[in-house]
Amino acid sequence: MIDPQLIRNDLDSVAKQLLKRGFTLDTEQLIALEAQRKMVQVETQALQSERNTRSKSIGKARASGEDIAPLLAEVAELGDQLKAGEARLAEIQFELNEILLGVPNIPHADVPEGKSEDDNVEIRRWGEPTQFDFEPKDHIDLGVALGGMDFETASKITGSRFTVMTGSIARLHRALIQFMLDLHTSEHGYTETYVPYMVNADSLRGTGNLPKFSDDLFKLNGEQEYYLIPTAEVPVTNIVRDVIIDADEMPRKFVCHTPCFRSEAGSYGKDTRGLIRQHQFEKVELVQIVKPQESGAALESLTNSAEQVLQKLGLPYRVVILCGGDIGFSSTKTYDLEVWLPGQQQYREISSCSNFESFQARRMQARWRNPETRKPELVHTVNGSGLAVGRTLVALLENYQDADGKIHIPEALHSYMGGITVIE
RNA sequence: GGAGAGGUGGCUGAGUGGUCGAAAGCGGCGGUCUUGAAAACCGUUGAGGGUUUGUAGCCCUCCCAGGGUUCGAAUCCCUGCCUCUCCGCCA
Repeated sequence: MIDPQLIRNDLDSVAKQLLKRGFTLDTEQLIALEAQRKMVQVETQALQSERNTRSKSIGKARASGEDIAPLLAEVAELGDQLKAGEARLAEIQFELNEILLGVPNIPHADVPEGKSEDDNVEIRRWGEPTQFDFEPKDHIDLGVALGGMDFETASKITGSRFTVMTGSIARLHRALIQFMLDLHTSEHGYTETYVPYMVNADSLRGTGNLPKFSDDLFKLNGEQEYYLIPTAEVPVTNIVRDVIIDADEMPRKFVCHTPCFRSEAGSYGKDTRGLIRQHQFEKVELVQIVKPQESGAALESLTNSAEQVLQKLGLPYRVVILCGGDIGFSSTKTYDLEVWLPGQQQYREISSCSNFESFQARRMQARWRNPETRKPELVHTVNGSGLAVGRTLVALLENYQDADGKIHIPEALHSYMGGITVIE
């Protein structure tokens, strides 16, 4: 949620900045509602004050043995007025809140103009697209031929957009998870974290997935209103919901591997084959909770940590900054890492690293105590994938294949593969 | 699943209808003392919001959450959630 003070004091500027991402803010509606809010709130609080004063004097009168009947008569109507005012105020505030919860974050000045992913801007490249002296296969052909990837069985067990993996491919998939966790904990200073894979609606509101994006989520049908997590970002970031963090405990850096569940509603026909877009996939997520002035640097550092995974695996990639039209709802600024996929002859997203500034923190009431002001202030949150495991597996298979369809495991993973260096 | 106990400020914990936003202790901050530190002593110390040019003043709300009773609720009633103990079951 953006700062309601900005809405009140700087509405036109906010509206203008939101246009960059193609979002039109209904300023007239907000101005009208805000005027009502002010009027009703001032009235209601005056009534509350009146009631408090009178109740106190009734208490005093009774204590000194006076007759309180006339005093009670005086306040007879106050209660009804007050209730009406409180109810009206609650309505207005609810309405305002619903609107504000639906307003996306203000894009950072660095974010380029643009309407779609075609307008994203490449920042840098690492490595060159892998060259082959044969026609490279895609991961589906490779995985199926090696007998380690089975989409048909998965669709029997569950349905489309699931996978069964077996043998060395399954092991490689697990090895990637271990490798990423070890790298981020031992070299990048992140704390390994284990969290629930089901979350409540408050947590999803905190990160910005609700109320707007319920279509993307799997909701459980049990007695509790629980959802399967779409990313570890949700449970991990909510660790600090309703918490005031000591300054000397900042920054907090979490790395967390979880499965992720996404309904992928609205993506019919997109990436229907293979591992690229599944209802269930594994991801290693990096989350940082930082002081406001440090979030810009934290995004760079976190992005770099994610890049390290690709570099150590020898996978060519590029970094793009998302344009206004493509950036996520809660983010002020996002870098995507795109890995080269020989099977598709293109770069595909494998990590998305974002700075949310105080947007999630405000929804979550996640704060730190600023030693300078001695007051609790909102933290900034930064996160990114480090990396999406399924897509990393795809990239490995496709980039490390040979003419015989064997997969040569990069050295960084050897210690995790129990002596296997080639999958055949 | 059955039985019981309980949820109060950063923490421990008192408060069972009326100047209670809340005793006390710990912790934090400031000070005295000290070469410095510790100890001791003194002072101070919750959050959110409204109004406002205002970190000034004034006001409102908040004692798990949501309802209710009352002139008045941390305190009484109802519902939900969570925690703990015992029993049962169980990876």
